[in-house]
Amino acid sequence: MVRAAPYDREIALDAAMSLFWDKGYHATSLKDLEATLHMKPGSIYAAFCSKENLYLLSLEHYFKTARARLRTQLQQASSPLAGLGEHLRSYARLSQGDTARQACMLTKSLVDTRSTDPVIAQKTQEYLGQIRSDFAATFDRAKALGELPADADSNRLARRFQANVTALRFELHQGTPQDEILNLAEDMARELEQLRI
Amino acid sequence: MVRAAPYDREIALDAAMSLFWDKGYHATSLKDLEATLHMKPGSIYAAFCSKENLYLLSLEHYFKTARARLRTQLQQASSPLAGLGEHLRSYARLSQGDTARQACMLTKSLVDTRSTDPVIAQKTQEYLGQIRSDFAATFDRAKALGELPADADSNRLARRFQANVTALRFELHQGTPQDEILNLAEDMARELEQLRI
DNA sequence: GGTGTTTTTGAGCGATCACTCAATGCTTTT
DNA sequence: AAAAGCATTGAGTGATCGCTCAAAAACACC
Repeated sequence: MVRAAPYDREIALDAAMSLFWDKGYHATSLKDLEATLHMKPGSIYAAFCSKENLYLLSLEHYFKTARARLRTQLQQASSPLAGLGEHLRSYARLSQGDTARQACMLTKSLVDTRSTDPVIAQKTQEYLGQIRSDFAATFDRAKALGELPADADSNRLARRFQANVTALRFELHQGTPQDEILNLAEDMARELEQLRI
Repeated sequence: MVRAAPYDREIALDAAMSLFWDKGYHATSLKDLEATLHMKPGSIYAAFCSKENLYLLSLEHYFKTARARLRTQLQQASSPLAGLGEHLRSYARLSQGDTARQACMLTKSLVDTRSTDPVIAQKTQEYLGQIRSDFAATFDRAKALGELPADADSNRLARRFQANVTALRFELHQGTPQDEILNLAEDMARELEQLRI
């Protein structure tokens, strides 16, 4: 059977992403991928070249999805700062079974590969940097709208904000009780909203 | 040659810890351990039973060292809150070559093993919990000394503080530029010190 | 329905994995 | 200095790793 290529490829990539996200690069074997993608080794290699390349494609897929979700969230908010606050609180509202209820895949990826796979590590840092620059742009918009003082340091705020998101999602990963997650997200969101003029 | 057992064992454990800390559980092979510990496979297994057990011992060694360092730091400070602030800033001052200039081993361990090795994951969470309870006890002392309001929620503050430490150390892991690390640590420390009555 | 092209298959490749154990030292006891 | 007691050795275990490729199956076109 010839696959309707782009469609099935997207499906397979999404499944690979979930598996890699959950188990990490080193702990995921080709056997695992064969079972999850419902593909034999030959097909996997015909379609994705290597385990490393499949991981890179999965990471890109994760990044694009995450960034799109973030941008939508920010656009729908009543203001830049409100959007960022809502972003934090939305993690705390993730339902128990949600696959996103764990650490950011980029965080996990960097921890997993920084000292063993420079190619993956570098791409991961690139993606983290791009998301951070989205945060910085949002702080810039807040300044332009008079929501933040004109002398606020957007890059510094973005770094701080990203650190908060990373930490919050690591708590999800840990399985911290829901009420403590809500408190933590609330603390972070309040701190952010106190910057408002 | 018969080893002076407890001494050499400590040396070996420290070397194993460094290696596991750097590469992670799954990416570290027995070959790597043989080279780092200067021991042949037979000796390693005679001394440590299994790779998993050696990892657990390394993790315990890390925990004990880290906890001791933290307690000394807190004792030497002029007040509980000052000690916690100093703890944050001390990470930012770590020299470029320092092996500690990366993510906390407990953080990395949980990311690496949560969905592949329940035994390790559980121990890791236990250690993280114990460190958090040290933080909570410090906030309690701050309350007793009148440094914090009597109705402050020590556990909530401890969770927030630990999240900050995790995030700050992840930035070290990422190789974020020194000046940005200093800013981030400063932001976190100031936020903490603003709790002071 | 025959032909040419493309895709899928899965047994099996060499390398490496975590790990074992009979043989070999070294040290202590006598 | 011989014997007994242990820690150390490293070649070798079966299993699994990421990956290949010749054969088979499924398709498109005429």
